[in-house]
Amino acid sequence: MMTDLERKRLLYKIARAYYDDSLTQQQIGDRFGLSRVKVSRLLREAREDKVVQIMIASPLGSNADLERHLEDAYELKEAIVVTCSSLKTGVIVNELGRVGAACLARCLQGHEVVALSWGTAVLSVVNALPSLDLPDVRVVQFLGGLGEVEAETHGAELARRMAQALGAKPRLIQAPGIVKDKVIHDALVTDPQVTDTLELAARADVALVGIGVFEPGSTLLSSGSTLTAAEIKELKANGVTGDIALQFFDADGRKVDHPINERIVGTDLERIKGIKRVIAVAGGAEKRSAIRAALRGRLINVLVTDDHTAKWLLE
Amino acid sequence: MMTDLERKRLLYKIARAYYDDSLTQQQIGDRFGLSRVKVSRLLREAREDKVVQIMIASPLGSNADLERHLEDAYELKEAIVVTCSSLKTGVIVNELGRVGAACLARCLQGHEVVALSWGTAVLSVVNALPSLDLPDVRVVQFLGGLGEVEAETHGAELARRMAQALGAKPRLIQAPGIVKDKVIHDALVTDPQVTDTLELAARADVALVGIGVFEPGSTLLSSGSTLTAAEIKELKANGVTGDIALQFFDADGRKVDHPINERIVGTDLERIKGIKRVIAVAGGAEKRSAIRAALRGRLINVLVTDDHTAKWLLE
DNA sequence: TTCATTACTGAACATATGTACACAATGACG
DNA sequence: CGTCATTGTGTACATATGTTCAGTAATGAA
Repeated sequence: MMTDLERKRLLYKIARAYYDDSLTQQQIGDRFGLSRVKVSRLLREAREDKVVQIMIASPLGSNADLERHLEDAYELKEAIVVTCSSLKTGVIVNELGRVGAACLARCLQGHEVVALSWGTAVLSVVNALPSLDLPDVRVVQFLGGLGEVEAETHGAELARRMAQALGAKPRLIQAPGIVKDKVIHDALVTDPQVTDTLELAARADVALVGIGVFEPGSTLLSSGSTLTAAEIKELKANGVTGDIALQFFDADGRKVDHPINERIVGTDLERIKGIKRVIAVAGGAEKRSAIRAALRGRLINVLVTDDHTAKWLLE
Repeated sequence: MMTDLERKRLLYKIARAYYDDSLTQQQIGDRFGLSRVKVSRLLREAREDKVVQIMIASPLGSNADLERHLEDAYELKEAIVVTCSSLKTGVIVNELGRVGAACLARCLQGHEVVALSWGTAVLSVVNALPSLDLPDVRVVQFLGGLGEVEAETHGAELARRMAQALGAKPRLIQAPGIVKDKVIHDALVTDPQVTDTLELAARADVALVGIGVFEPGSTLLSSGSTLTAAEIKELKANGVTGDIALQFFDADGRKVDHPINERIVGTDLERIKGIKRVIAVAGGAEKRSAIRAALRGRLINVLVTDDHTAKWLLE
């Protein structure tokens, strides 16, 4: 009753009217004597039959493909791949910080709780943050302070500065990140100031984290830290590939059980995983395996990294 | 605060998520940390900036361009241009009938009033009509019968056959289309059977008409008709270029006032113009000027014609 | 400094769109 | 000649979308 050509012709006309002339389906129906529902179905058919083709131009100089593949491969909400001008860790971290900051700022609307870990990657994001005025936003530490108290990579300092940049309220943890033994840990955890803050962090809307590794140059090792060489060796022997906010995980991103966990004043990995938007900023060859582990374990859902690392993560 | 490349990248991602992955704007918002409204605006921006391009493939072998230009030039709801295999009037009319029938059938839903004129073009549509079952549709004549009563181009016969094909109810006008003088006309018009039917025709949802000309071969002239050669000559002298259902119009499609109008038992041109969907089926070189006149006067809003005529109408 | 202008925002609303459903028509197959 | 699956239909509804609006920040001119 309707030849193939006639049908195609109709599909063409309707598609044209809809997409080019932006008529509503109702208007198209009135015009061609069809019910609105039929127009809807014909439009679907036109898309399916490729009478309508929608092309999306990937911006030049972006790594759109890499990003998309990463998103698909690791179920990320978003991957941002930056083409870095150098392979030096310092340069990479700096450039990642810029886009990480934009990515973080983009999703702040005014009433969020933002949790953060510590480290150079987080620092570079904080440094690149635009100054905003979000008085109802709260910036919370994921874990107690680490590193030299005066250093700018110190957790409390980072949280304070981020809050300042955002015009937001900081919520600090007045305790170290690692304590000597379980007794001290348990004592600290009875302090409502500490527990309330950790509770708030666990319920954060957005998290900004780095990914830690036990490699020679890492901040954790060089920060005159409370973690001894022996302890680190033992953690590695237990399969620890990396950490996020001192929550240690293996090559598949699974939490590694170890007594040292009982000395960490911080937010449990499972609770971090439950946060809607966990933005990890990490790049450079040293971190590859740890990043892959975090991705495999679905510990994060937004990754900001460099192009070399991205390629490696996909091979 | 957001570089141009970052913005483009965002547009790309959002466009991709929307058009390729068919996420809703809400889902995209949740994923990228944006409000739904913002996603809506970014998508618009992506279309405007040609990050998203929508291409519609015109079916091969169709005259999509011609049709579109006709629609634009004459404010048509639809133009259908058929590439005819011959220039012979008979062949053209036949092929137009096929697509005209599809076009008519397409817009019948079940409760319409369909009005029709007469002539070979209308006949060929009626012949090509699929058989349907639309008991609540009514088929009404625009004007009294014309031509030999037994001939299949006769108005009443056409209406009857169309009604039969559609499984619909015919509503015939038991009177001639042209009468001898105004007295007879006025007498007929007091007959409620006639006036009610004409009233119904004027309120039709869809109309199917041919376009008449006073050329040597035309049906009107050769039908041993009630219109004398002298009358025709006079009409032409008055600027009549063509007719639709015996409503005469000039080269601009304006009604031509002439005493002969008072002898026509039919529906006034203005009322025909008011019908939502007036489908004209007409082609061939002889009818060019008349078709153009009807188009100029916006007397019809759907035109089914051949490619040669279409080109001529656009030059 | 002040003030006007502009650009952005999300909430609330009005529209537009997709889809589940019931129902009718068709055609294949026993 | 049923009867079963298939196809196609519009209605009614749930959802998705675009847009107006009022409020607020950013910008720039006086």
